[in-house]
Amino acid sequence: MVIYLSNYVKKESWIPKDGVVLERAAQEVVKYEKNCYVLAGPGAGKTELLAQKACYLLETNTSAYPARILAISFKRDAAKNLKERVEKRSGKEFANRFVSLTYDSFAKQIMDRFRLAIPEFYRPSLEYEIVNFNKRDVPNLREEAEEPSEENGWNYYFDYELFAKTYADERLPLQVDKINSIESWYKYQLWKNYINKKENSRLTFPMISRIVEYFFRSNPKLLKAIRATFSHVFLDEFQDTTSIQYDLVKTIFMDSNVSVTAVGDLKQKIMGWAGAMEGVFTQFKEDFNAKEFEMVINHRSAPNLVRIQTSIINDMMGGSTVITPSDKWKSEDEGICEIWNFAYASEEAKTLALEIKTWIDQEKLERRDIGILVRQRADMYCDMLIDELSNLGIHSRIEDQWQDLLAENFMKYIIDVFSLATTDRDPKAWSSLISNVLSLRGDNETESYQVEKEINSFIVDFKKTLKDESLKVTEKVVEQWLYKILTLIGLDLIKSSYPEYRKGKYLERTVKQTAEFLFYSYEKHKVWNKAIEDFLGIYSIPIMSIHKSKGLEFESVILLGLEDGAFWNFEEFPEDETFTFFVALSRAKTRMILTFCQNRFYGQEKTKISDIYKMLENADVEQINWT
DNA sequence: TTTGCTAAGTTTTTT
DNA sequence: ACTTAGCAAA
Repeated sequence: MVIYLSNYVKKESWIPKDGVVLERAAQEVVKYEKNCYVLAGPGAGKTELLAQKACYLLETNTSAYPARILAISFKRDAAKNLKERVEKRSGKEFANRFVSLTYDSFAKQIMDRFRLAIPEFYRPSLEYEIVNFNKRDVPNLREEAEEPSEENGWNYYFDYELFAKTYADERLPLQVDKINSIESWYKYQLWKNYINKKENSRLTFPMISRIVEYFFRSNPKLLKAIRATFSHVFLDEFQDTTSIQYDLVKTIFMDSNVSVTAVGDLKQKIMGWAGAMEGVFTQFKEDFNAKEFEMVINHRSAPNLVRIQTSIINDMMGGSTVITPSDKWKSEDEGICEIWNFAYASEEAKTLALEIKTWIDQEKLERRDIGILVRQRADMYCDMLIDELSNLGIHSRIEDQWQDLLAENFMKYIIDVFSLATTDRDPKAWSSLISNVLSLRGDNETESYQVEKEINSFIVDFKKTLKDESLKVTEKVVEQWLYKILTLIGLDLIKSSYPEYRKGKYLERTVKQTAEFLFYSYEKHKVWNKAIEDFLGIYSIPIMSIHKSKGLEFESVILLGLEDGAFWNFEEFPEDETFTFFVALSRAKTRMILTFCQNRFYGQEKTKISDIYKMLENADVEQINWT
């Protein structure tokens, strides 16, 4: 026991890991023991704060062994990223007690585990299908469901869109005695049919969250158990929490000994249209008696960009917030932000492509240091630019499909094996592969030598296979290789370790897509080491929607199309759209180019989004006319 | 097959 | 505000 205790650090002597410097508020949050929330703008280091707090709690045993810390994010890559940071900072031993999940996988795992304890009407079959339910599915539901009796005199028609948005808005159980409208009738029919009609239930993620919330509310024993499992809970991107997700968190953790820390940014609430809850921080403050903290340093952007962002923040939110850039910059003037006006899209594409070329050639920017952002339809907005870049020998790609695929949990094994088989020496890939495989297999040190031998001999063989020119490479062949790699690592182990691969055909589908993309890259280069780099996108400039860019940063950012046409929704949702613009603006470290083009698809104006241009003008952002 | 109209989608996550 | 899918008429 003495040995064990010596592993812990005293609270007062703990310092942030890896030389990270935390601002005052962040230091307080790390050590604050009760419920709290942190408001922090772009580049403040919200993820880093959570990672450091996790390290502190684990290393000082404030989260007392064997309690766990639960971190909930929206996206898988955010959850993965946070977990990896804690692993890197505190080591795998401590990080084992740090559980980082998305809302959906958290709820699903609980539902799967306690399925039999769920009240019968809401209990899904052992095998079930996860589906979406949107307005297009309402007619199908009406088809398969019982029709209400005509005597009710209800309107036959109702708002499908509203129905699809609100079917899971209320807590379970359904109020069976209050079925008094066509909507309530079909809501009941939806649950009844989706859970019980077919042999395998069909469930949506909102349904799963509702079931789990109901389950804990009606099971005091299991509620007590989960509250004893987790000492602390972190909630990331809290401004985008939906009411269903909030309800789940509230039922499980409110008025318990579990300490909840929520982080987010009101100015980055861009998911309102998808159900993000209005005023969620205020509600949380009330319900959880949470203390407010605010972070005021921007570690990302250069001083001049921070100045512009701050001016815009104060125009958007009212008030007079002061945000300070990090002290690593040499001068106050560092950082460029300009609006570039064009008459024609072809001109815009040519000019931008040439400019990007000088960034790469003269400033030695890597492809990945550049981000091209659009409000929507990256393919349409960027096709000319992609061509012009390609003419200059610069590859760019729309990241959407790659982003998801590369974040898959099995991908690290595949990439490491391919890297090792296509290079003479890659110690980094080797050590990460071995340590990942060992930890997957339960960290049995004595097995280590055996594992290394096994993997090495596979790679020697695989190297030969990849070099074999008589072999005709097809997509099918690549898929077989992928399965060979996964089998070497342990296919069953992968399936059981990552819950998303446990059921259904998800793993098969994803492996197939990986094969397709890898093959596509191979066809382009005909050499495997190039193909892998192409697959990873190392030599491609990333193009994506602003929404997808959230949480990312680039040295230079181009927002293509700051125009009425791209922000067509502005009049209806001026706040959300302005926040969306702000997210784009705040991705840049040193340079931000905003483009406007008079003739893109059709004539463009900046009148409907004039508020955005006014804010830029207030911040003294210059306009440059290229034509 | 072409045309012409209407309604839906544009921004997203999750297995 | 405009594109696109789907369907019916020509």
